[in-house]
Amino acid sequence: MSEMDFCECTVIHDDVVAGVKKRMPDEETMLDLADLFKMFADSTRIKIICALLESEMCVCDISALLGMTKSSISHQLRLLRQTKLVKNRREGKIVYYSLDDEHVKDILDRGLSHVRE
Amino acid sequence: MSEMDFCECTVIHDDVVAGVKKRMPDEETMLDLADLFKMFADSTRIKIICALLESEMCVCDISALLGMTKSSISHQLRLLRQTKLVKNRREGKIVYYSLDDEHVKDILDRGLSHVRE
DNA sequence: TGTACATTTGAATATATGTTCAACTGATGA
DNA sequence: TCATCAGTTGAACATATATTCAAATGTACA
Repeated sequence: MSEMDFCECTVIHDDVVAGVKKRMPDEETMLDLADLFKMFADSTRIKIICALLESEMCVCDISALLGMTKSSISHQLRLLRQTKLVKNRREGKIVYYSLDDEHVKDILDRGLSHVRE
Repeated sequence: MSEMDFCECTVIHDDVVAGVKKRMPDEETMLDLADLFKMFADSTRIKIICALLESEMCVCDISALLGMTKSSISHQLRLLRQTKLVKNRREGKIVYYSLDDEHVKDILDRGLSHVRE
């Protein structure tokens, strides 16, 4: 911020400013929110989520289904796990992934409504 | 894709694969969807959207409200406009921005529900 | 016409991100 | 024990992205 520009136009009123500051989530929540939406901001990850909406799957299956390397899928699954959107369980050699959030489908559907207009 | 790995584990059944392929949006829709969510994947843009949820505002006001340069706000508004999330109208020197989509608040709220758990 | 202000724009910069590759871990079973 | 397969990991690479800066528009008004 080299520029300190409180303008003179000041269209908005004090109550509007107060309203925004009251309803605007705090900085940390903002960053968390951005991190969450980042998970939906890549088509590979959306495809993975779409696949898991259908059924629990192993890395191998997702990889074959999307026609991508197991490595890249694994990297993306790690991110999805960190954001608590998917969970996994191991059964012998195989690691099963599944969705870990009720809101995922909702968020995706809202996005689709916008895109399909 | 140097690796062509249809695995032997093949946990999922044919009907699952069929279901995914049936319900999975096509490639172009996927990219549009990712582009939409990219707009929510940055805290500056989320703040702008939050501000506009309260009221129509000019660039100057948003800039002052968020404590960021008019230039950076303008760049972000351009992206939001391209994705049809905001619209603008000019009145003399001043350009007013407002939300241009009913789903914006919904998407944001779903995201908040996830983050606040 | 000239100044002031609101906004936009493009280039430059630093940083973040997705995929690949090669090497690794961990479990199975011959 | 050794080979094999599922999955993970970290470094390297190319690409995308956010902000800054300086310069350019466009409008109002003296």
